[in-house]
Amino acid sequence: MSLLPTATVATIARYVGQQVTLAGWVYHKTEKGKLIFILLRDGSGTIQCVTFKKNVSEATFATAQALTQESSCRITGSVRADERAPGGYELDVTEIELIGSSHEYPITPKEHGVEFLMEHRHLWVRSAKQHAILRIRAEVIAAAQEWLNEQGFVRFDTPILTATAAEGTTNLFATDYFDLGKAYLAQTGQLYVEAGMMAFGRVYCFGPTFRAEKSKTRRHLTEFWMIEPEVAFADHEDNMRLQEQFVSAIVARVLDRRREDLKVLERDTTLLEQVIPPFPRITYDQALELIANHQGEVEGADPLPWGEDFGAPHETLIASKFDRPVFVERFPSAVKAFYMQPDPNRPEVALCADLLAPEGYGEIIGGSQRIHDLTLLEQRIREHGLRREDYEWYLDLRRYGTVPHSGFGMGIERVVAWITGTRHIRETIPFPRQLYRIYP
RNA sequence: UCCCCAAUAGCUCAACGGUAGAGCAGCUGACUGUUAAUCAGCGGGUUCCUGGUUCGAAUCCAGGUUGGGGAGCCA
Repeated sequence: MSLLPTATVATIARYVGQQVTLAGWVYHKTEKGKLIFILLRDGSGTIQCVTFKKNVSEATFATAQALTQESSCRITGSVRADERAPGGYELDVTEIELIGSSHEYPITPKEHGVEFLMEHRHLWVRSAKQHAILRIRAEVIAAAQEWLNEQGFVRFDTPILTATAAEGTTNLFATDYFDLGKAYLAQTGQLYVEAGMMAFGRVYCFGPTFRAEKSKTRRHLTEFWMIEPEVAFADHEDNMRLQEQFVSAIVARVLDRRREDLKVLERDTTLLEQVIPPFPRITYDQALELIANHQGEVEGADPLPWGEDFGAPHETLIASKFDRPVFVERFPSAVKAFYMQPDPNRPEVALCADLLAPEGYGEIIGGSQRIHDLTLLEQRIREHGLRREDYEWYLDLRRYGTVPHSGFGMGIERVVAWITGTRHIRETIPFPRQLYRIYP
């Protein structure tokens, strides 16, 4: 016997006047004597189920009375449009079957603190706002992959266990790898995806990446998901054009398909509607000037000497001057990764760009044109103090049919935080991994 | 690693040197249109830990633990 429902809340409008069976969990219940309102949550939405004592058996009414928050049940009744009901439709209940009881569900309709909610993350994901955020996360991921697929990109999965640090600088999680010594959890798929690019022309990798940085801010996780496209024969300008089209397409799809979720989150969508190409671009040098000219506007955004990288307050200040995501391009090579192509007219800066989200959500993309010349790449590996033997395979990519190429990495959680207006990144992934949290 | 803040009932908080309290949640009862219903009643405490000051400490002091916010680093 199947327990599957005959309808879902999301599609309930089709069933007006019909008898259906829904299956889900009790989100909320109000008793008024011989009348009981059950707000049923089935994953696709919530609907009010009205139980009148005279319409149901004694057993069903007793079941309705016994239902508690998050009890699971199957409810049968007829669908009716009613303007008094939240959502516009409600179910006139004829039968209720309790599946799983729920005693003293910890997350009540009242307020809770961050620590408590994080300890109960496995239950918190049932709550309306968390549900909306995670649905939009799923939409962002689907939109990103489908858009790239339509543009002729091939998904090319890169390893999570790696032998060396791809970028050499940040801290890595280490684990024992049999007789081969230490393995490290990947902090990027970048180097491997370049091998794929040489095979397929346009590729991307998508998966979790790991950074053992002791960062304790609302923009950081130790495990986060990144999508990294890489394109052969593409230069720095092509790269930025691709990024602005990519980001705009994702935002447009969320606005198109997840407007109800944005409403649940009370997200002001007017700024999102403006996210259309081209995005403003400023150089690192112009950004320094901007910072100097707006001294004191953002705490901590003090003027910097040429050659210093921005801090979070500087990014917030820069982004606040634009109504769309803004590219900051051509950073000093010294503060960027070893594989970035120098500007031919000005070798001390790299052909790279960071894309800063509006409203203080920080850097959502980092990208660059890559060095395609073997000799220059060898020199950079030396200058960065990296072990050449670890990069022989990567150097091979420059030995056998090298081409100018570019790519970028977009952090899914930061994009979701920005689109949903979620202040802290920990709510944009089902189970966040942070410096002081690995449970649940 | 550094700086700042917090910890009291299941949850959110109050009491700020003198008998530890409220709302919500739970339980009992009333109610045919509730949206975090309302009303009446009941149960619920190692005040994070260790030490100190004091006639007396949830309250003041020291150290620790746990958590939160931020910096650096980064997506």
